[in-house]
Amino acid sequence: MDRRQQKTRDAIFKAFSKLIEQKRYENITVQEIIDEANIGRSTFYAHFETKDELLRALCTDIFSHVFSNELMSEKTHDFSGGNNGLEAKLTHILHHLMDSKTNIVGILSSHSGELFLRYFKDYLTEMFSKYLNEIKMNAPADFVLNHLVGSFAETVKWWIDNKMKYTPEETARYYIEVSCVNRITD
Amino acid sequence: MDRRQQKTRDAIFKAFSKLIEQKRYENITVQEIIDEANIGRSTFYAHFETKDELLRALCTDIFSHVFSNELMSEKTHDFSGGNNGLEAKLTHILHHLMDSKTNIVGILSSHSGELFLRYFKDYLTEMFSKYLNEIKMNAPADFVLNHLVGSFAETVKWWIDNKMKYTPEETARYYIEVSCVNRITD
DNA sequence: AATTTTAACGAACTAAGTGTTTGATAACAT
DNA sequence: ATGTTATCAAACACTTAGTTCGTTAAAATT
Repeated sequence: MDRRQQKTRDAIFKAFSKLIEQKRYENITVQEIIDEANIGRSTFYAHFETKDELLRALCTDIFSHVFSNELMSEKTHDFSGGNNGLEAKLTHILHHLMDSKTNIVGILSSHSGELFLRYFKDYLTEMFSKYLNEIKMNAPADFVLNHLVGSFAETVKWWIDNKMKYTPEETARYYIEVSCVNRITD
Repeated sequence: MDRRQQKTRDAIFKAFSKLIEQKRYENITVQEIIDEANIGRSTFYAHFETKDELLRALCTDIFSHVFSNELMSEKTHDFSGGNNGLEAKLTHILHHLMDSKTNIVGILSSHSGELFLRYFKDYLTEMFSKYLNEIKMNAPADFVLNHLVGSFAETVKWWIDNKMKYTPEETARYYIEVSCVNRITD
């Protein structure tokens, strides 16, 4: 990739991230991004067709870090405790959100969350689905999977909105406790 | 209320509901609403300051029907089964969504869902909170409440996105089954 | 080092939408 | 019958999105 392209792309990402901390996605204009990134108008449109596509690209960038290959690897057959069990993975995700350089929290808590959450849920779905065949409930598997993913995403949003008043460890434990996966392991 | 006002308000609501079935909220312009409702531009702004306020008003209208006084009344101390237990209430809500004249489904499944869902969750929170003190989990009450509300809202969205392939009765039962309230009543 | 390719620039432009103001008209309430 | 008020159309100022194009400069290629 051309060095100039890379520099421009970085500048746009950086400007966009900064802006998204300050105001909600909907109210950010392309003009503001351009000014903040200090690039030409036509340059922006040479990189991204729309603002939505920019957000999409940023999400992809971010999540490829949060959901590492290790995290997405096959489960180690335990839900709670353990080194690489579900609870540990969830804890890892929460830590990552808390510590991340790019302001994931700002994005997630912003109104732009919808698009962002869609990507988040896609990754979560992939992760949770590996645990699915061990969960025997009187409910269809697709229902259970959606419930697990949806409620964890809601939990994360709530956790962030409440200034992360519980630690990642606590939050993950509460989730496991309340979630239906809890009922198989006792 | 002036008959003219009422007529105009109805026309706007009707036009807006029709449009929201066809396209996502973000892409609906005030101009389109005006054209569809066949009213003057200044008339629209005499009624609603912004498009968001229009959506808010519509939501309030709709939910005051879905969440009837009876539904919000004190719980009758059973979670499942029963005439007025939690499961029955959830079933009632799902039925209402399915049968409603105004296209609630279109609104909920649309991208405009965020604002809409906020209102939905507010009502749900009020309803669920009445059951809360009976749920003893190793997790804080506010965490549990958010989990119940969030996961039910997610369930409804999923149910709609999947063309309501399960009946309201089934869906409510699955929810109770997977949810943590299930663990107190057996 | 010379040449070719390509990214960035800026300025101007079209198109579309937002929200406001105005004075006239007609429906409504008293 | 009189006063009030909702609606209307038309024009207005303003903002934003996205495109176009000729120019400049940086990068890749030879």
